Amino acid sequence: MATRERFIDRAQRSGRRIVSVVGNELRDARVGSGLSQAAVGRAAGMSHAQVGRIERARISGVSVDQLCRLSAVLGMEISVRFYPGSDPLRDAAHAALLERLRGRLHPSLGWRLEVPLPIEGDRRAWDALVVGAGRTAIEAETRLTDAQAIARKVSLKKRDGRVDRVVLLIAGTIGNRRALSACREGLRLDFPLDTGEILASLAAGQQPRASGIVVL
DNA sequence: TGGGTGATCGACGTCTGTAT
DNA sequence: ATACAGACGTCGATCACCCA
Repeated sequence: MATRERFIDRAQRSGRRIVSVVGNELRDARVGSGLSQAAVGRAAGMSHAQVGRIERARISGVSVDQLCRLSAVLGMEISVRFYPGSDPLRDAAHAALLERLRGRLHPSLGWRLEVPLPIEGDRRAWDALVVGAGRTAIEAETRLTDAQAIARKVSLKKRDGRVDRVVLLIAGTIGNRRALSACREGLRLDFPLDTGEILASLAAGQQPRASGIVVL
């Protein structure tokens, strides 16, 4: 029987992949610089054997400190950032928010949850997809802390996600409404439509004519 | 073809952190 | 205090590649 992949398994697999990629990049940089493992190891304060292990990803827990030292020796800088994944642990409020929107859809429109972006290796996914005459991606937020940042993230996903339009679905809490009103006009270019027009289109079985923001 | 160089691998010892 | 595991360094053997 097929079992669902655990978060920890996926994270470990991701870790191995990253270590492998970093090792390859270090090797390319070192070879490109004409340096031996021993020379790089001496400069970085580790043995040539350790340099080789890191390059070949033979170390399960290579430290950021070691990577920084190696990259510095090779005249590079290493940068680590966190990005939203495709399958986070969702809370009940998030699911309920999506369900509220789904309840406003005309029966003729299709509804799919957790739709991955159509890019090999890209872990991002749309929270939901409304399928009818075209594809409308739904990105739900229960708590609006930085609307501009969320809008930027969604715009990037729209660029890569091959959808016709995106609806940013925001829970209608007092705090969210206040946060949104402070920056709504700044988001107007990328998300021109508001709640009323979008809900009216979806209830009529039509896709919205453009991207927009729904507060529900 | 032989020597030099670099990379890889395995064995072994040391050090450090953790569990009991 | 002791045992254990993991990370790391050292050493030697081996292999591949380059060059005179």
